[in-house]
Amino acid sequence: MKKTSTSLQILSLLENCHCHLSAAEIYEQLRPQLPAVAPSTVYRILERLVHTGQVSISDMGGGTEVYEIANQRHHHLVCERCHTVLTLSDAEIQPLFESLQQRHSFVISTNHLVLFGICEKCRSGS
Amino acid sequence: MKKTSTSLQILSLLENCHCHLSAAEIYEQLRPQLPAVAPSTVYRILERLVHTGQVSISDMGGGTEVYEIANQRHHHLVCERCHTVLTLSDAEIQPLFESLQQRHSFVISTNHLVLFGICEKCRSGS
DNA sequence: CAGCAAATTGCAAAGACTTGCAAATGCAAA
DNA sequence: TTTGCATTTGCAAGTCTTTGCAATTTGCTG
Repeated sequence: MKKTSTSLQILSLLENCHCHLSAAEIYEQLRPQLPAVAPSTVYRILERLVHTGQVSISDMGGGTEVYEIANQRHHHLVCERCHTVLTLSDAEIQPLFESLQQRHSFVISTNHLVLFGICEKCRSGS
Repeated sequence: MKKTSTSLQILSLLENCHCHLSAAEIYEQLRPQLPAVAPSTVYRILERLVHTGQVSISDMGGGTEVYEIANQRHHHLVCERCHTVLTLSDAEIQPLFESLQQRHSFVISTNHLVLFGICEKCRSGS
């Protein structure tokens, strides 16, 4: 993969953000520095970064996909009612993945699992 | 939820199919019987069926979401290379969900997990 | 079975990506 | 440094899906 200024900026944007950003948000944050960049370019760079494993893409229930730097494997529980996001360490999921991999001779590449449900606050509150 | 002829037909279509169908495929299969139905109606009915738990929606890696009747809880392993789909019984996943629910006081509603990776054949073949 | 409120639908427009293609750019060999 | 080619980009057009809104249909109630 070539190092173009646009892809480097997107990567550093994600590295510094430590949060989930949508393609549209990334595009907006990029415009001040790179006014001429096209939305399709942003989508394509993100696609490439996902493909090379530098960035993870996931549907967090917000209606559009969000991107995040892929440095530390982790997973999430997302409340469907209040949209609170709990973060799970990889250690909580890894044992399951191991056993599935062995049982089915399958190498799992999913590295950012998102599970939906209802958090404690919403459950007791309603 | 009201029982309209269109929603009943979509439900019976999914019941008889026992497979994953995209919204576009459902729309196409519906047209011979209901020529006047609008695509937006199909999307909205599917959304409702998902919301009421009668149908599950998932991204199986095919580029568009697919729908399936939600009668028996199960999960999938999808090969990213050859797109083979392995089916997992709920029993293989349920213990993890239980422990996550207890540990985080969170009720998981995700009922159709899809994990991506590489199947045995593709791994040995390449 | 008539009257109604709420749910559902069609249509058209908007939104979120995706794709084809020619021009521009990055990288490496000369 | 220059050249050559594969990769990347912008643009415009194309998909797939969602949404606003007015018209229609459905399931009560009386």
